[in-house]
Amino acid sequence: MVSCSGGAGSEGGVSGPRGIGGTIQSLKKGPWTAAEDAILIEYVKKHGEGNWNAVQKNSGLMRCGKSCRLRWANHLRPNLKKGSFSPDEEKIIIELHAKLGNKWARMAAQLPGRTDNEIKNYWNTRMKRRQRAGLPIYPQEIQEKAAAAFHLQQQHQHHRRPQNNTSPSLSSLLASQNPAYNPPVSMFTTFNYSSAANPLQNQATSCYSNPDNQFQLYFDTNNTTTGFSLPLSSTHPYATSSTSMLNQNMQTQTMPMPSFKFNSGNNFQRDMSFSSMITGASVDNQIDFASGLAPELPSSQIPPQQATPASSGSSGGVCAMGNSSNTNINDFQISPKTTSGNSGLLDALVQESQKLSSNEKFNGESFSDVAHKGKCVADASSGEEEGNDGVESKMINSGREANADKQCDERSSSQSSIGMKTSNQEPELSDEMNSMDDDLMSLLNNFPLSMPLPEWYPGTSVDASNRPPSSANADANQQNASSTSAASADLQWSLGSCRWNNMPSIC
DNA sequence: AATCACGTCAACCGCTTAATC
DNA sequence: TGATTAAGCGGTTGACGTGAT
Repeated sequence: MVSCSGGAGSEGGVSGPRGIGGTIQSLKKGPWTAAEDAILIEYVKKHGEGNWNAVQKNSGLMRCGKSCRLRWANHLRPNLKKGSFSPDEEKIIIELHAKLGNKWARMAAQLPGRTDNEIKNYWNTRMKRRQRAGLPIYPQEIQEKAAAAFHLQQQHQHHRRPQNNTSPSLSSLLASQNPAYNPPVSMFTTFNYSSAANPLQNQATSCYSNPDNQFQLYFDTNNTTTGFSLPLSSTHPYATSSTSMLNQNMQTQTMPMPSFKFNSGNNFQRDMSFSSMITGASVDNQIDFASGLAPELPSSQIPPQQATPASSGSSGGVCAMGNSSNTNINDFQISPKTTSGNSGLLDALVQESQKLSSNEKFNGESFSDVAHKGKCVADASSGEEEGNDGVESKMINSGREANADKQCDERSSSQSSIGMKTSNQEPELSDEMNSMDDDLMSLLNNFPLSMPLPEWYPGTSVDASNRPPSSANADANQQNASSTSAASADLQWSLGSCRWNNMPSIC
């Protein structure tokens, strides 16, 4: 494969044929000149697009095919729009990003005349601006739209399919609000989980999630957007190591990550941040189950004490798996070999969980064991847990009541578990989710149950000041962004706990 | 006027995916 | 079916312009 990368050529400079013999020819790099543009345009006129590697041979242009293609695609091809984005375009970009994440090319396909590079640059600068201004990543408008549309559609579905526990895709919601927006496919999957945001209300909360896990939206049954923006994907801009903005955004704009709780019936409370699993956040080849957020920090932003997963867990982070015992969070330093991307993370998780499950400090009971032992274990759990702590009990009760209308077997169905599918999902999405189901089931089959609870977690003895900064910020932002502002900080922090059979889909 | 910080943009780079043999 | 090649994609970098100090 011909490659432009590496090797000679320097600093935007021109490096022509080298050596007298001319045996080594390096390609020019850096900005294109008008003359080069003209050559390329002429070439494309003659030969058409494609076969870019032939450009150099046939035209004498000292540019690699890759470079030619980029130049053509981004600057020379006809019908390119130049100039700043119109308000409509900006709106579409935001909506598309909410749906697709950093799929710039796919976004560009929805914006005629715009290139992926343009959109990417726009988004990144926009993110910087919003970060600096302390604004949410996605405007309130987008959230409200989705919430409103969700309400309508939910009502509609309730009449038509009262048993259907699924929610409309955000893309369809957005489309319903914006006729100009015509997404290629519905990319959202949905799930519901019992809300612990406000145990007093016992309201079911729905959550949107797109298959890339780039963000999620939470709604309670009053159609209040109770939470928003949950970057979960390693490919998401806010989850990239180089994009430092992610941290502030996550900390200031996001809800606490949803966690799911496992009740084994023997005094174990398993609560772990699903997002912390998904974000994976391989930094220094470590997965931090405990922090969720900290691993995404660029190294320069990671406080020394948070630089390692173990320590970050105790000092901050969204949520951590754990029980209510005094087990030290440091017991859960997990350092699998990872790859970027969810699947790699899952592999690593499975791998590591296998190790951990064989460790004698765990009781050896796996998630799936629990799952199979009692589908209704949460409902069946007795007061022995309630002595544990009030908050967690409330959370459990909240979920219990919120799901009172559902049967146990219904909740334990594949649809209500990880990778829940909707009946109208696109095949490709279903495939992805099937695959993810397998991965996750493998994970669950091997995952140890005995997890330490971070000190800041509600119900533990540590005061709220030890909670991660993100929670405080999220609380503050939550009050701005939703009508659930009355909820206490602790209660908000506990939002998202859900039972295993109602946990968020990852797909 | 010099310097710095910041924003914008174009291009590069490495990786993945698709197509072809 | 596997290897090779081409194309595409997304993250990152660096140059340049502009405004503030």
